[in-house]
Amino acid sequence: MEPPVASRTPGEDRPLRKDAERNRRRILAAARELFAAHGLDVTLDDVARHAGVGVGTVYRRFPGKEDLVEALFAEEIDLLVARAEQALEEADPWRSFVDFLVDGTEHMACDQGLREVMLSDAYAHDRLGRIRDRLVPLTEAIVHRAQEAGVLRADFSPTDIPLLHGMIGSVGLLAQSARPEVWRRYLTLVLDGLRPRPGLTPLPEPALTFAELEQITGIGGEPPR
Amino acid sequence: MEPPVASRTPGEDRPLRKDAERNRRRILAAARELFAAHGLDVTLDDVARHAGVGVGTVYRRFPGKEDLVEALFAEEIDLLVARAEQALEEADPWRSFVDFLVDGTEHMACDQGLREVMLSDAYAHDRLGRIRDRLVPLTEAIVHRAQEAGVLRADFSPTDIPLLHGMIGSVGLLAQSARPEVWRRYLTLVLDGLRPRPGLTPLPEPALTFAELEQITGIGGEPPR
DNA sequence: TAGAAGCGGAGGCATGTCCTCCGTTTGCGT
DNA sequence: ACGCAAACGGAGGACATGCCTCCGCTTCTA
Repeated sequence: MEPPVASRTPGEDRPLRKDAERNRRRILAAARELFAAHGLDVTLDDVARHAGVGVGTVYRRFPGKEDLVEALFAEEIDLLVARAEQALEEADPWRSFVDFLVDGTEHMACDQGLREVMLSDAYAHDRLGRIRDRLVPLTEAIVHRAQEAGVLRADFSPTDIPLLHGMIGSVGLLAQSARPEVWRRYLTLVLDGLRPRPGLTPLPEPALTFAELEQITGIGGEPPR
Repeated sequence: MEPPVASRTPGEDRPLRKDAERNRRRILAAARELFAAHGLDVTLDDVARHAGVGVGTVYRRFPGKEDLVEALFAEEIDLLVARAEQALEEADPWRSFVDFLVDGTEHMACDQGLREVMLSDAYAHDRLGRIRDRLVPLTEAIVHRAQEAGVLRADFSPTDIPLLHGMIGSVGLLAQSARPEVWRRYLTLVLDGLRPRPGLTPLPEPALTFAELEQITGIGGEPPR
């Protein structure tokens, strides 16, 4: 009924053996935890130990750390995009905006690995870049809707969003050990600065252009040392 | 008139030879630049190369990186304290508060090394800790004065200051290559959220206690990996 | 001008990471 | 039940990197 195993195309993904699949999942789970807690510079040896498998097993499944990272964060970013779409469906433009900001910040605050992927230019290419691009139109839509409804200060720019994510998220990371949720305090502070009202200070610096934003998040940092 | 050179106490700091002193300054200058630009993990070999002297010279003058770091940042923090005192002399409480916030943020934004020293527990002890403590009363004074004058929201806490420094400073560091001054944009945003007015959102999380703050900045992080 | 102080940088030691290799174990089709 | 291919584990080799010493040579200074 099936062709003999030997005749399968090598590129074709035959199902893994049961134990192999189990280990693959363990590795991914361990990697997710470690990357989130310690950033991208954890060793594959660390991952193996934490997953309770041998190093060989890890290297057999994921030729390099790059593959592991990509596998993990592709799905992570998919999730972020989904949440953004969800926020856009919310009827109240301000609530939609807040949801989006909270959600992104939360990810950044809890996951050091994600922060590093977003900034590293080593992972800037591949589909990560393209997936990240799916976020841009959504961001613009959410921001513009809030501004047209008059609930968000007019000098705010869509490019401010990722910077705010990073900025407030950094507090989360910092205070993780003592008070994992304080970042919400600062997010609220910022949100109070975003509502339009008479007497707002004009912003002293123009927002980043998209080109500048790209320079920061990936392509175009200075060469190492 | 002077006792013969051989009889000098070893601990006594006799003046360095002219060339030696010149090199010492070069090393400090190079280290300041490199620490600011690349953080604390630059090599003493790097410092030597950048200063145009041999490694031996560096190690002779500063037994370990720790000494170099301490020498540099002790004076850096002195400067910060001086600026804080200066801010406190300003008549307008709000302007005093803003000056202080701007100043600290600026340092954090431009100097990656400073950020790391502030957080590292490796340098938490020694006098750095004590010097840092001189900042606490000043911070409290500035914050309370602004609140009593009714120009700063009442639920703000002195412990928020270092977190804001770090938070907004992180943007500066991030965007350094593209737009070194954007952090001012976000600082302004935050300041607009700090003025008291009807309709402020109550802050969802209590401020950090000083104990929690200490746990973050130094003593009490989790053990390495 | 002599001797002390300082200099430079090759290179040894230690650490840490990456990844391979091969003897052993495990799942699976027959 | 059996046998083989697939998968496993982890010791350890290759390599990179950082820290620091040591000693022959140079430069100050009295």
